[in-house]
Amino acid sequence: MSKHLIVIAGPTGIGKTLTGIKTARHFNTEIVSSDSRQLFKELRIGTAVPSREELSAAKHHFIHSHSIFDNYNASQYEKEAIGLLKQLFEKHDIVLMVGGSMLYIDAVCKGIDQMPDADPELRKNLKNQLETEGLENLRRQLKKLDPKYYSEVDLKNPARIIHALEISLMTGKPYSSFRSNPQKQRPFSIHKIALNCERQELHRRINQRVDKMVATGLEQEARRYYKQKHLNALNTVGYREFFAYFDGEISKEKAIELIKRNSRRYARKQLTWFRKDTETNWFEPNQADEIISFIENKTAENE
RNA sequence: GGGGAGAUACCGAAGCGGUCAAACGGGGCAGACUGUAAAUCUGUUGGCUCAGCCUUCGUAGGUUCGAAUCCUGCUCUCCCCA
Repeated sequence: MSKHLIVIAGPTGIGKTLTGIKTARHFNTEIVSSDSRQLFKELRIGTAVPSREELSAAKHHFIHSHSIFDNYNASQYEKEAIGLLKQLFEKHDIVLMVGGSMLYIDAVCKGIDQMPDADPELRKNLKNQLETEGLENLRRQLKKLDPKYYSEVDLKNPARIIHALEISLMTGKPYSSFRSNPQKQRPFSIHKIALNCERQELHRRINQRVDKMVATGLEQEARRYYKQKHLNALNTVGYREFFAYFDGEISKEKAIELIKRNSRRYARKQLTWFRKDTETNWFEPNQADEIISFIENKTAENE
């Protein structure tokens, strides 16, 4: 019997959780979340984690499984998720992966290259250099250390340049030498589904959900972690805007408005990513039945 | 009823005779992406048969070689006085 990973992706607020649960129940299987923020146990309202009822309706993994104080990243997720999937496939022929974190999904479906974690001190140092000496200075260093990558990167993107420098400096080898564009073979077949609907409707859902988050105490949740605002886990839509409000930079109304806007933009970015993946099969959020029969067909084909 | 200010592209807002399809901001749209990824960055935003052409700056006329810019009527909005 062959094994199948069903990926259910889509933009934020589209209804992945509900569709995932319905599907999981139908196939009597479990859900591996691919959401880079719902895995932090401290975060609840702003990340729209599944409710207690939803969690008990289907077994979920990678929900509230880690802490914002851990330094988590896509590579760790790859390792842990692949390990978990191995276990789950001992019990199930079909397993669901539900979530919208594009890079995390790709880490599992395609794999990412092995390289060291960035040293926090070094990163701080490089960020500092960016502030004081500017991007041009970092570019010059990269040109020297890794001319190949220098010729490929977006030279206006500090995050990319800093990361390449980190790896190059830490290992003494050019960053590009680690990049092999892997297509790792997995011991299961992968079927990708993405949810989408009319843009106007998506925006309506997103705005509405943000209002609900605010009504159920997002401000207090953000306040609780205000001191930890420098943590990467909290560089997250819904929290960063409230931090700016706490810092007195913007009004509360402005913060809420920005949360909505940034969520809309995030959704658009997700759609761009999923659209680029030609393996994506598109459905509407209310097409759970169609999705189920799609999965039945797909998994039967490979018997 | 009297006086004043104003109507600019999706929204806000510059422009005040040619170099204006119209600065700038917001919003939107599109794209890039392998360890920060809910991150970081880029492009685009009147229409088209697109290095050119066509229709736009409340509306109808007028002045001018030439108008978003000047003049007149009309409509609407805001403010002040009654």
